[in-house]
Amino acid sequence: MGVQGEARYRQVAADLREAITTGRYGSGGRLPAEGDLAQHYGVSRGTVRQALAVLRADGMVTSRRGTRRVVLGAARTQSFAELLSFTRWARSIGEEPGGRTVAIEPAAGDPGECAQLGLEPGSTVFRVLRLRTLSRVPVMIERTIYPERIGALVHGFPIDAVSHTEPLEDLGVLFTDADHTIDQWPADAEDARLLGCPPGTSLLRERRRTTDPTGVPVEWSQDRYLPGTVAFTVHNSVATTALYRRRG
Amino acid sequence: MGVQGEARYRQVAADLREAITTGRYGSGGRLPAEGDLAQHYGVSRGTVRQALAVLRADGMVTSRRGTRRVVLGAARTQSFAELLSFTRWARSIGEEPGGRTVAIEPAAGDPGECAQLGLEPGSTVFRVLRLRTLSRVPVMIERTIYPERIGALVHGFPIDAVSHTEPLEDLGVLFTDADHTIDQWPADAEDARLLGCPPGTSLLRERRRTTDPTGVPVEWSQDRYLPGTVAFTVHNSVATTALYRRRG
DNA sequence: GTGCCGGAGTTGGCTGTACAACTTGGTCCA
DNA sequence: TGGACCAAGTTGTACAGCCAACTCCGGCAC
Repeated sequence: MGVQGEARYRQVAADLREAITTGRYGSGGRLPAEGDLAQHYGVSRGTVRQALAVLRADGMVTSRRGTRRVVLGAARTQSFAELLSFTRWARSIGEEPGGRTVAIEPAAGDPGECAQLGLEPGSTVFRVLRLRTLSRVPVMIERTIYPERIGALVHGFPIDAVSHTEPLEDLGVLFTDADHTIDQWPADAEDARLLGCPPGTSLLRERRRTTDPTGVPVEWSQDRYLPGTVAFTVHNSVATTALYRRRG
Repeated sequence: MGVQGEARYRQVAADLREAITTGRYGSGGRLPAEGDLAQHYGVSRGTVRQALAVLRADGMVTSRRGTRRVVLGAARTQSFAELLSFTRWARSIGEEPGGRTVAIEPAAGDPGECAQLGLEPGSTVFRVLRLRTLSRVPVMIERTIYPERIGALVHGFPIDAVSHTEPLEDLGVLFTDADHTIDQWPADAEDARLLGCPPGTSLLRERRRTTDPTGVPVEWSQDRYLPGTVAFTVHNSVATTALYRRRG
């Protein structure tokens, strides 16, 4: 049923997810009681609850005291890795990702950059500017600021490297948490030239700060997408909320 | 420490949240071990772990096997209610919300609308168009589709009712889960007239489908914000992902 | 100095139990 | 007919315990 070596509750969650996705329980239907599921999978009720918490967070099932869980439908959530990496995301939807490094250089970070990366003002950072494509069509401009430690590694990558995230992970850099802010921003002259749109065109902007498990920022990125190329979806519920709306 | 009658783990979570927000542990610092926290609060380790799971989902702390938890910083997450309701959100940031119903009418839903609300094609729905303001300045156009059952209630609300969500809740309508999709969309003639911007202006669009605990859709809303008025923030991690990026 | 190794400390995973809070459906009574 | 009430079923909360997997640091050998 599940992958050997993975936690039992993840195997159960994966099996339930597949059962829901293939419609075995039907959208709007009820899931079996936790006790029945526990017996069926040969695990304790606690383990089943752990599995169901995963599906709950993905928005696949509801849960309410006193009544059986309701199936909401197949979830549309991606793994953390697919969200972080344009390359992985593109591949997961069957597109051919591309990347071209336009500029990469060390510099003294401005106060805002250093604050985002948790560095002393004036610390050295690496500024990377890349043009990202899907099937060779430009869709996004990526401006990433790395702390010196990481940037030095990126500096060694080939100019036409498709992915930066993957080789960084191979080098032992861990990405575990990210904050994304989504709004829109007009294209500046550089954006316009690289994306092939008129200056001032409103672009969908995603700013992202990524940290490693010790809480140290490893990346501060600003991605600008051409209109109509991407949309972002978030699920939340009374049980778990990770979404925030603020004044722009 | 906490509110009487609330679950113990929520009280512990609230106390830890406050401790982190007020800087008692310092950003980047370490949390005490689960066992120590359990002893301090006089609860079992399981309860402490439940509390920490809440903070983990909010992006306030990391967690990794083998080492103590790291404090990431004060979270910026809002309650589900504040996300759902423009009115509640505005009040929570100290702004004065306003709403004016421009149009409300029953109609035969088109196939897309009925699909979103889980209704038979051609079922009766209520289309509501509202202009939302902050401190009397127009910032957003809200187009909401309600199923007949809910729409009939909304039809009775005053035209200048600030909130629709709150009176619906008072009438026993429960909102528990929502899927948000964020992208941009050009202002049509109506948007432009109401918001006072040129037609074709790129607006930040949030589409939202909300369901009750039994999985029945209660609302399908499309909100269009003037540029620069709002931004959306999402936190996710390897542990919990509720965010999705898709082709627009 | 450098690198290997081991042990203490810590979180992840799983089990089992017990009770509380809530939903639901049916029964009974006015 | 309608409403109050009860009982069964189900999830939420909490406790206690055990072991595995992992991190981290210090000691030790080279």
